[in-house]
Amino acid sequence: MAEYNFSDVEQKWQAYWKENKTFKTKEVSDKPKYYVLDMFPYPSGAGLHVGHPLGYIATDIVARYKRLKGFNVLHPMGFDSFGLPAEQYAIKTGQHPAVTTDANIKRFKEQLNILGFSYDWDKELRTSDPSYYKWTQWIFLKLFNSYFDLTEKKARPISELPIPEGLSKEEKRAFIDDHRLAYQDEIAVNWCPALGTVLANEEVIGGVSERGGFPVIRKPMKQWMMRITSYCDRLLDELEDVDWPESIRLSQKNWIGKSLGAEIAFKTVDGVNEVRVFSTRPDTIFGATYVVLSPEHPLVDAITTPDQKEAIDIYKEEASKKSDLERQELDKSKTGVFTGGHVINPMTGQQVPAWISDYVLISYGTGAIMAVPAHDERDFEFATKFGLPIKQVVSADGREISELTEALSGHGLIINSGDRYNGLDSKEFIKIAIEQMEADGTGKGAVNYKLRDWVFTRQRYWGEPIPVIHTEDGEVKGIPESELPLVLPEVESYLPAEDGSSPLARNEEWVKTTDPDTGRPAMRETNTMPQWAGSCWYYLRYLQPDNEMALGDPESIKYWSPVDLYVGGAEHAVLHLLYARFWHKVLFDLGYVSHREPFQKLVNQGMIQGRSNFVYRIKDTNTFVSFGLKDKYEVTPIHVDVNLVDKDVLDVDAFKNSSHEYKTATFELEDGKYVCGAEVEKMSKSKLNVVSPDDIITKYGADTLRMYEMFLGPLEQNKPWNTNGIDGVFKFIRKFWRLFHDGETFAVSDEKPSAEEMKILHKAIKKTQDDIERLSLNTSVSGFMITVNELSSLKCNKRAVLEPLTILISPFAPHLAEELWSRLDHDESISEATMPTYDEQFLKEDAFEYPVMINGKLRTKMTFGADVPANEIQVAVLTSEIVLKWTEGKAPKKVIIVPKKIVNIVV
RNA sequence: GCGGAUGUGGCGAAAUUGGUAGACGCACUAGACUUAGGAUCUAGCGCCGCGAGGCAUGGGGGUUCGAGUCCCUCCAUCCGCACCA
Repeated sequence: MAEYNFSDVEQKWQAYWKENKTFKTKEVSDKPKYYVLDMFPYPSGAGLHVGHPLGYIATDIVARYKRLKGFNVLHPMGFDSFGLPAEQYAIKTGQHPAVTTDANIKRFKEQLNILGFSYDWDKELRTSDPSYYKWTQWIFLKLFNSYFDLTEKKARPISELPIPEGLSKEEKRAFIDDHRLAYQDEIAVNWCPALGTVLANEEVIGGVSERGGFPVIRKPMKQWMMRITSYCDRLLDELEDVDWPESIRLSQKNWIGKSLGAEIAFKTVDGVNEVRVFSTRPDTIFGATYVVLSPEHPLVDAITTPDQKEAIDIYKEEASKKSDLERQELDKSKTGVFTGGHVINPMTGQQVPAWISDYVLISYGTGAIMAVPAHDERDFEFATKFGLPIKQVVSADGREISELTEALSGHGLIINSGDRYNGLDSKEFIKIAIEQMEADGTGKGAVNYKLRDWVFTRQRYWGEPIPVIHTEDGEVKGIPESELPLVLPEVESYLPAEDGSSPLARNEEWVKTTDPDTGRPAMRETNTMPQWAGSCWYYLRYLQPDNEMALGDPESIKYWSPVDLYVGGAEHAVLHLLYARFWHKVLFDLGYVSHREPFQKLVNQGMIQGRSNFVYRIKDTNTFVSFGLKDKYEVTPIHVDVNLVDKDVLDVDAFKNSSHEYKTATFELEDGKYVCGAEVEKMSKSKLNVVSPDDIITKYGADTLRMYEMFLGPLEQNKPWNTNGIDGVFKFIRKFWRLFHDGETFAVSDEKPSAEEMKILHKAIKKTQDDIERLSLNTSVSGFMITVNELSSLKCNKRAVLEPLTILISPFAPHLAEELWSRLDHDESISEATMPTYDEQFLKEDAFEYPVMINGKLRTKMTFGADVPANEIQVAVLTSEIVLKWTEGKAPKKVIIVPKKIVNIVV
C-alpha cells in the first residue's frame, strides 16, 4: 500500500508557495486586517533547535486560520541582526560581522522554510541593513529634536519648547539640550570591563551582565540617554488597555516601580543645607531618629565634621571600589559611619544624627533616607548595630511595646507623635502629615519611580551609528535627515578601546567631518546604539520595508495597527517590550503612528527544555549498565547524545561508534535492551540533548513536527522536548491520508454523508475554531485525532466530509492539506479556501442515560432522548434543554437542570 | 523576603460557565493479519477488590444536591524582582 510521502509533498508545496508568492500580503483590501507577529530572532551561529519554532508554529497556525476566516493577514519575519555574538566572533577571527550575520540568516531562513511557514518574505527586514537603520537613526533624531511637555504629558518638537527670557546663547543651548528626549549626560553607568561597554540597568542582573555574566562596575561617563522616565505614568496606566499576561504586566509595573509618599527636607543645624529624603511612610516621621545618606550623596562633605572626615573618606573610598554585586550581597550586615553632623527633624524639631551607609542607594529616590528603626527592618538592623535610638510611633493596639525585637512595618494607631496626632489611624496620618509639612514648607507629597532614564550608548562596533556631530565649540547637532543613513564605517579592529571609546573612533577619517551650518570642522559621535534600538520599532517597518521616503505610509500604519497578536518569549518582559512601548508613544505623540499601544494581545510561549539521556558506567571500568540495574553498582552517569537514543533505548552500536573511548565498551542489558536514564535540563550542546528540527523533519516531515510541537502541551507552558510521543502524530497524518485512499488509488465518494458523519464533522469544525481562537492548539490536535479515529472506524471517505476537514486541518498540516486539496480537483491553493462553518442542528445530543438524583440521595437512571420515558416523573428532552413535566404528585421544591449532564431533583 | 505560575495515571496531558475525572497520545499487555515488522487493525490499560463495590485530581478544612474547578490554610516545584526607603 502506498503510504503518504511527506518528503516529496512538502518539497513540492514549499516550491509552489515560493513560486506563486501564495502568502504575499495584500496591501489594499476591504477585508478586516489581522496582524500576527513573532518576536524576530537574533540569527545566531548555532541555528535553530527544536524549541525555537514553537511560537512561530503557533503564529503560523493563527495566520493561516485567519486567512481562511476571511481576514487580510500580515505575517512577516525578519532578523534582529545587530548584536554582540557576531561582533565577538569578529574580534576573535577578524571576519566582518556582516559576513557572519549574512551566513547565519541564510541558514535560519532555510530552517524556517522547511517548516512550511506562510511568511511573506517580500516583507523581510534586517536591523543591520542601512535601508532599515536609516529609519532607526531617523527616529533617534526625532527623539533628539523633541521634548516632553509636562502639562500635556506628551512629546512635542523641540522648536516649540518655551525658552525663558534673557538667557545667553550658551545658556539657551544648555536649556534646550536639557529638555531633549535623547540627551547626553555624565552619569555613573554600568561599565562592563569584559565586554568593553556600558550596559543599561535592565541588562545588569544581580551585579553581572545579562549576556556572559561578567562583573559590572559603576563608572562616571558621558552617555546618551533616553528620557523614558517622562513616560512612567503613561507606560504604567496604558498597560490597562492591552490584553497581556498578568505576569508581564506585573513585571513592567515593578520595573517602573511607582511609589507614593513624601519628599521631606531635614535642614542642617547651621541652616545652610537641607537633606531631602523620600519616604512612603511620612506617618512615621516622629520616629525618624536619624538620617542616612548614600556615600555618593553630594552633601556628605558639607555635613561631615572635621573629626569625622577621615573615617568618612575611608568609607566613601571603600564603597566606590565595591561592585554592584558586592553591594547587593544580602546576608552581609550593615555598615556605615557617622558624619558628625546633625539635621533637624521638621516635625519634632529635634536634632538627629546624619550617617552614611551603602545600603542607601544614590540611584533611588533622593539618595538619602530618614531612618525609622521602629518601623523599617533595614533601619532597625542598622540602629541596633550602631546603638541609635529606636522610637515606636505606630502601634497595632495603641500601646507601646517596651522592648522592640523587630521592626513593625504594618499600619495601626499613631503614638508618641504629639497630642495633635496621637490616636490617629496611621494611613490617615500620611495625608495629614503631608498637608502639615506642605503648610510649613518642609515637605511635599511626592511620587517616586524606580525606573531610570535609559542609557542608550554602547562602545561597540556592530550597531547603529548615532547620527550626531560634535562641533568645535562643543555643540551637539543631529545630522541632516538628507544624510541618512549614516552608514557604519569600516574599522581595522573591532575591539573596544581600553579607555572606553568605541571601535568607530579608530577610523579617524570617518570621525572627521564638517558642521553643515558653519563649514567648520566637527567630529562624529563614535558610540553606537544598543541592540534594543532596532527591535523597538520593527513591527512598523514590516508594513513597508522598502519605503525610502518615510518610516512608513500613514495610511498603511493606520490600517495595520496595532499588532493583533504578538508571540514571543517571556525573557523580553521588561527590556524589549518597555523600550518598544516608549518609542511607540513618542511616535504617537509626534503623529507618526495612530495607536497608543503597539501590541494589543501578547502571548508568551513557554520554553522548550532539553531532555537529557544518561548511560551509567561502572566506576573504573568501561562497562555500562542499563538504567534498571544501575543501583547494584557504583556508577557514574554520563550524558549520552539523545540522537542515539530512541524511546530511552540506546542504539548500542551507534553509541560505540560515536567515540573512540566507547569502541570497546561492554554493556549489561535488561530484556536485551540498554535503557537510558533521563533528566530535564536546559537544551544545550554540552548536555548532548539538542534536537534539531531538520532531523525531525527528515524523519517525520514538517507537518508532523508542527502538530507534535503543538500537541506537547499548552503553548504558554514550559515543557521538555521529548521525541517519544511523536509516533502518535505521525500515525495520525498517515491515517488522515488513508481516509482519502483505497489501497493505492485516490478514492473519494460523492455519496451523501450520514447523520453520524455530519455530526463528527460539525463537532470538529466547532472544536477546532474554538480552540484556535483561545490559542489552545494542543487540544485542537487531539480533536483532529478523535475525528479521524471516528471517521476511520466508519470507513468514511465522503467528499462532503473530507473536503471541509482538509480545510480545517490546513493551518496545522499545510503540506498534507495542499496535496489532498489539489487531488480533490482544486486549482488554487487551499489558503484561498473558506473556513467551513458549523451548524448547531448536527450537534444535538443523542439519547443518553442520565443519573437522576432526588433529594440528593436517591439515585436512578433514566434515558432521555427522542422518546419520553415514563416514570413517576415525566421528563422530556428538547434539543439540549431538559423540560420536566409533572403528571402526578406534587411539584418538587427545587429542580436543577444541567443540560446534557445531570437532572437533580429536590422533592 | 515580596510577587507570579504550576501541582491530575508509568509518562505528555484533557475536562471552555462548578455537572459521569483521566478525552487524545506515548509506553505497556493480549489478540488478528503476516516469512518478518519499528506497518496496520481489534481489545485492555488510575488504585484496591474474585465480585458487588469502594477510593482517587499535592495535604487538611469549608461552601454546594454536586468541587480538579470556588473559599481558607498548609506543603512542594519552577520563574521573576530583590537593602526600592
